[in-house]
Amino acid sequence: PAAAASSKPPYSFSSLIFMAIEDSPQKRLPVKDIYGWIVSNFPYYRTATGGWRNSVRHNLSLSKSFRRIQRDKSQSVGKGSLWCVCPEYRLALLEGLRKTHSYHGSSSCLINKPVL
DNA sequence: AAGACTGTAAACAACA
DNA sequence: GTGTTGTTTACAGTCT
Repeated sequence: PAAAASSKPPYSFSSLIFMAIEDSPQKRLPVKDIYGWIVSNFPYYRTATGGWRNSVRHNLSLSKSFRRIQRDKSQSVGKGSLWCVCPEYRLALLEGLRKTHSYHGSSSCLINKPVL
């Protein structure tokens, strides 16, 4: 049913950020691409009003799970830093995802992607 | 009951 | 100058 207006995904911003980064080839993304991944995978945020981007940034800065790393300075393209998942918190994030969404069998779920 | 986690808003500096 | 990036404080609700 395409008529189903996309409601707010049940994922926390931490989870969304985590999934976005894990889904990236080099496990690191600039904020802009984190936005993009979220919008691409959760249409709700395509039209979502309000400061969800603010929340994403807030979460990146606040959470110990994510670390800001300097962009390759020989590549002057792109602004801002790259964000990655702290290895020591990765399992906890993964576990958090599985815990909150432990409904078994939904193979269409994003977290079941071979991202590990 | 208390602390962690979550979501939202907002002020602000640094930057390109 | 403007929009983006990043940090920070504050407040309320939820979960453990």
